[in-house]
Amino acid sequence: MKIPLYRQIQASLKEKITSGIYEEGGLLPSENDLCTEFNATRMTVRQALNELVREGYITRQHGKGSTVSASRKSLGLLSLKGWTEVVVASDRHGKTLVLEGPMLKKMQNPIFRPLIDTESDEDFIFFKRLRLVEDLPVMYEHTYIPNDNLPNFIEEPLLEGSLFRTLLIRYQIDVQSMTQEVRAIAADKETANLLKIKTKSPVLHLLRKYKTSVEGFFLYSSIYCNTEKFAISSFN
Amino acid sequence: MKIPLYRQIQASLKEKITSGIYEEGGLLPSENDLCTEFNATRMTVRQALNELVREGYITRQHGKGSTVSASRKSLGLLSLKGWTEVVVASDRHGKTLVLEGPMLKKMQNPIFRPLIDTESDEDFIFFKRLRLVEDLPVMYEHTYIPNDNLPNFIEEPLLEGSLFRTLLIRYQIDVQSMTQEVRAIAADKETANLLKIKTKSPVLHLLRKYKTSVEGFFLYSSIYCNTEKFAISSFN
DNA sequence: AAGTGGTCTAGACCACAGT
DNA sequence: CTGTGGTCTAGACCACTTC
Repeated sequence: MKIPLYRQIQASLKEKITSGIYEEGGLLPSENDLCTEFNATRMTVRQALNELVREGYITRQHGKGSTVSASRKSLGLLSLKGWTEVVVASDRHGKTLVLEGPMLKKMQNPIFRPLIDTESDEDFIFFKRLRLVEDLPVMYEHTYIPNDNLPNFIEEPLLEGSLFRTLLIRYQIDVQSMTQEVRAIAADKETANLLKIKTKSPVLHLLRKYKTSVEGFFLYSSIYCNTEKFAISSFN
Repeated sequence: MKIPLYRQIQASLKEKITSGIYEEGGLLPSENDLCTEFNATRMTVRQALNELVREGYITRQHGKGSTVSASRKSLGLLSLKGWTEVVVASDRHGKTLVLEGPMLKKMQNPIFRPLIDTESDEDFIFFKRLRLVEDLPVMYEHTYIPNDNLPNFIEEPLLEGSLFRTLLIRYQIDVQSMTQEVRAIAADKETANLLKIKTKSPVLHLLRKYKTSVEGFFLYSSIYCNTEKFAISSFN
């Protein structure tokens, strides 16, 4: 039992939230109930709950209880804020078109170099995806995943079309945080075509490195965003 | 004694960090030392320390201790990542030119409307500032601050040129977090001139709402960034 | 009044860092 | 080895929300 108890509680609750056993907007069991369920004390349960607050899965209110966050966790960043209304972007909402991949590919793209420490000549699992909100293309994304410890990844389709959920359920890999560089650039021809904007229009470029629950295992994404109708918003 | 003990400990340590009593890169007293100093138990002290970690003031290592974060807290977001080297942007580094203000002004700019709930016809304290890194203009910023509870703000110069530090020291207002919307837009003439780029070049536009330790008191900024040489990077 | 989360105590054992 | 932070227990009292 090397994994701390509060981490186990945290993971268990997270799984029940993402799988829908605990519904959005609903209440979690009270701290005392969780204490008996996991045979732990309140301080331990509270540590787990506080981690879930920090990760954006739940909110808490004093005399009330722990509420499952609506629109699920935003991964610490990134949600799309709409013109007048709020549209939440996640692998579950909107549409995602896989334009290329998954396939094995070397990472020839030098823009990731500053983010990567060691790995160089390895093969990566590669995706090209286009994400739409309300049928408007808003994100064009290239994803690179180190081809380690992911047996049969390319052969099997993604669970519910979600990469993160696939990693969590099939490989017990939890994407926990990320760092990113943000720039404004002029869209090249391919990007402009896909995002249905004029070439050289300003687009947001996000260069991302995702940290996972597996030590040393990171995901990389290069994302081009059309922000004419939707802005990227972030918190904290 | 309505303020929780761990908040008092947190505030005390924060003050000693920002004022330089605990030096950057140095070690804080151990948890047990803090226990005796504040007459509290380890759980209480740890709660204060964990808050400081969350706010970016310190980092902690297992067998070692609590280290005061170098280059001070990054406010959860925003640091400028350079060409080859890392440059940290804060009110202490780089240069900041005040182009206009502080002055009283109504907020006529409608772009903030989505961020503001109630306030409408009030006067705001207004700034126009240009920030340079390595003598290159990289950020052009408009700041609006509600003119409540800030006696003599306009009359007195900023402490060490830092708005946040001034709010903290003179008014005990701590800027704790923010939300922002990020877009890529084409620079207008004024912005392009100030940032020394061509008109219609892609620039990053950040619309920010800062949350403070005072309930209901927020700061607002509209920022245009030249990301040709420096990218905005964010964490988590 | 009952149930909830917020704070706090006074211990304990462990794993990691530096000597 | 000592000292540090990481985890955990078994209680306690309080403030808030709901009924």
